[in-house]
Amino acid sequence: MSVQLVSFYLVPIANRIVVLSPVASSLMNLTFAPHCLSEINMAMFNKRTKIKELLSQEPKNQLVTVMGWVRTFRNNQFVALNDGSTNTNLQVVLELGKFNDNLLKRITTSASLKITGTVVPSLGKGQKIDLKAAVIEILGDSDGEKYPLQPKKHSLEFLREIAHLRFRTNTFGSVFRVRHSLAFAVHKFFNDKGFVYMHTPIITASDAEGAGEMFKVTTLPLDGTAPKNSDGTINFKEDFFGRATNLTVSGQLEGELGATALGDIYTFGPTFRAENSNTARHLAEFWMIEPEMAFYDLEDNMNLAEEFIKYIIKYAMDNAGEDLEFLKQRLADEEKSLPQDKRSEMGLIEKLEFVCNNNFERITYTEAIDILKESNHNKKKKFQFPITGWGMDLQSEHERYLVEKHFKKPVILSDYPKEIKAFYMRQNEDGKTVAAMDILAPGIGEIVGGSQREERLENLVRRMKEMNVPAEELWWYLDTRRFGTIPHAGFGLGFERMVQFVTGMSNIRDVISFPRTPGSAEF
RNA sequence: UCCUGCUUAGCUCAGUUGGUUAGAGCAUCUGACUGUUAAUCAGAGGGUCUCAGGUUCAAGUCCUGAAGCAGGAGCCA
Repeated sequence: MSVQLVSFYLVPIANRIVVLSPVASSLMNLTFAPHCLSEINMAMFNKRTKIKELLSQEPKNQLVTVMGWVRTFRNNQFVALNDGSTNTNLQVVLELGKFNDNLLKRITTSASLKITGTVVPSLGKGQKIDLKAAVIEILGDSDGEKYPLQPKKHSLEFLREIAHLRFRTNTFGSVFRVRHSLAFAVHKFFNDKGFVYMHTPIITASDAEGAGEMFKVTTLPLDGTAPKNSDGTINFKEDFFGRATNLTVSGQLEGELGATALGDIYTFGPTFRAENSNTARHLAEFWMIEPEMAFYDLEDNMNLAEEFIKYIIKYAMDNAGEDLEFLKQRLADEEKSLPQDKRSEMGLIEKLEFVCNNNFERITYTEAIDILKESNHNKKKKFQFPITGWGMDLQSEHERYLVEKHFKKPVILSDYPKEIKAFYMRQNEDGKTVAAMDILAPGIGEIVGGSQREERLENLVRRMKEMNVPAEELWWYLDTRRFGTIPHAGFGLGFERMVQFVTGMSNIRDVISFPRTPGSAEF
């Protein structure tokens, strides 16, 4: 750090000392502890040290400036300051009598402060270092009577109602730093493998992707005056895009266009579903990662997905370990109030290590049905939906049984009956199944859905007809099969579900900054 | 969307069989104390009992409806 000494003038005004400095364009309105003034130099004064970095330093009376928000102010003497770089607060010590009462009264929960002082060994037991304050500037006051967060445990439901402030809690600080680590790891993983990050459209004209209800995008008036066709339906030819458009539910079809030229691509962007889903694992707006690989078959696809999941978990453990440690403790505390049989068998970090160090179980749909049929659970008729036999769609309880009771680890299910899967999945030689694969994670359910794609034009067109998918509208998609078609595969991973799995948060609304769900889009 | 449950102070929650003026802890405010760790001690303020109807001499408590939230299910990632 370069140290630049600058001369300045001290002017006493009322009960304050105002600094006039040649490098500051305006008056700096500060309250000083007068004995320290000689140590202050202006270059450092404007340079902030992040608390995370400061906590790793040895206390050597070094002069630093920190900025952050007050978590608690104890004893008129100890400020626990947090700047979001870590959950660990910096203890700032205000020596008695050095600061006036007016200033002390304004140090309230969540007030923002700029503090310059010296780093000293702490006399207390809770921390290694203290910052002995020399200069305190209140950047922003916080009215204690109105500020809703208290230095105590709040319910996640309450914090969801004040989603704009919940970042200031330890739990959400950790969740969003872990989320960042995972997002960064996604890009690093694919970049290191030579994948191209592709931005697929958010507005799409295709409603044939078969992935659920869509949000309409239009500039036409909603008051009934929109242009109509002769049959009374809306004439979308006069709409902004000259056709009906929606928010995307998947970037896969466009992704395939990229993969069949660039080789390997991935998308990572927002996705929208207008379904009326009110569950702890559904959002109307969520982020999805969709890699698409040329010259991949189903097994290559599974290998990549498994490697990918392990990689990003490992990355988060290596780069957000402190936050995961905090979340592990939070989860353990949370589960203390649950009955024994509802608690997790492993702690959060133990679970993540287990996932990274063990192969995912790989079985076919047919094998899964056999396991379920033969299970004691089924024989004792404990499933709400009984196992009727091959061809049935698996219910949540069946998937959970396989993952949480039978195998006790992530499971890759493959080769599903074609009737229960999408039109673009490659038809197997048996004529009954398609080359699909789902990865099921304990506690979360389906985290990945993917397949080898049907590259044979005739098969694809036949399947589209059978499933009433309008082939004409998707002429551009079919062109990939007309001009140099290749075997290829890909998958979609719901990013928030991944964040849930890694952070141990049970509700998906608590791992996205501002959740959009039916009836809820505030903030 | 379906099933179940919940809604009392800023937050977390008590509130008996329907019966006087609805309570506690924390937070806030005031004061005291001062090496504290969600500081402590004393005091004060704070309520349309989610909303709209109904039953009753009397409703936080019983009934009907609505809204919001939670858990489970479906759709899915």
